[in-house]
Amino acid sequence: MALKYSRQREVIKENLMHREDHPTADMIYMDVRETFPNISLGTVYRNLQLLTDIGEIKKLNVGDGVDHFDAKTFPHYHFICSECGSVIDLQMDNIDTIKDIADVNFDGQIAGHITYFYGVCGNCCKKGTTK
Amino acid sequence: MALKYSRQREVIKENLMHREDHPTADMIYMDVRETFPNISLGTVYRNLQLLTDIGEIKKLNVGDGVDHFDAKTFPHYHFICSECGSVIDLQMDNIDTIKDIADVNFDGQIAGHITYFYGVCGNCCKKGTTK
DNA sequence: TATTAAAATAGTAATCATTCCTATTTTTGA
DNA sequence: TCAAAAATAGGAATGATTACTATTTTAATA
Repeated sequence: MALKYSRQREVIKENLMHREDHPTADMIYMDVRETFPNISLGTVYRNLQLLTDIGEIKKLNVGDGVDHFDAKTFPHYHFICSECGSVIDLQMDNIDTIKDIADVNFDGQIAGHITYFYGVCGNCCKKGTTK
Repeated sequence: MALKYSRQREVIKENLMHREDHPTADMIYMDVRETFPNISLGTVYRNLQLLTDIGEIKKLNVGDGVDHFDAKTFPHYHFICSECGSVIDLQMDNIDTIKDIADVNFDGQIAGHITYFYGVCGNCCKKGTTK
């Protein structure tokens, strides 16, 4: 299972690194296809999974039933707008306190946690969308 | 869209209320079918969605690609064991502090948050499973 | 109690994201 | 240059969930 270079994988990772919108596999596929017309959707999925496995990217479950991906692997949180569905990065200082709170009264080992904040994003607040 | 009683819906909710394992739609289907042999899987899905919409139950995204359900609607967190996949309730006192931490430097409105803790549960710790 | 419109159901087909399969192509070390 | 391992494209298969439809159930009213 030695890793071998592939242009497709490089293009996929480059694409993910240069965008801020936490795209799905299909969104990356659409984008990458413009420079790599014959790339297969399966290849996109396989490489996203591979990159996730070796820790170079992160997979997100934002609750819409589709996997999203993030090239930012350092600890940070995500905010999901319930109006427009966009996923926004949240920088937080006390990122460890959450785990500390939970450690009480639990006999297992807590390795980490995933937190998603939800609400209405700045853009949608301005628009005053009340569908 | 006035709600009408249905025995199926009652049985589904009863089943969910009397178990601790945060089951999937299919797990509930299997169980309910013993007392309701002709119930359809679609009916289970539809009622779980309906009960979620009216706030009587909660839908969980634990990251395994399948929706799980929880009859406990009061604020609490969940722990997901990465060994056995079981979902365990976590009672926490300072459940509001997390939101307060995030409110800084964000121009949208944070309505709430969902946190999943992961690690190895008490049972799997004892077994010393290191697959 | 009989009538009836709205809601719910069972059963099945359809959808959609994701994974699997296979013959062919690429990579890379010797 | 050669060959084995890895990766790919393209398409088929899977699995969870939703949609469709004819029939049944509920519940309000006469």
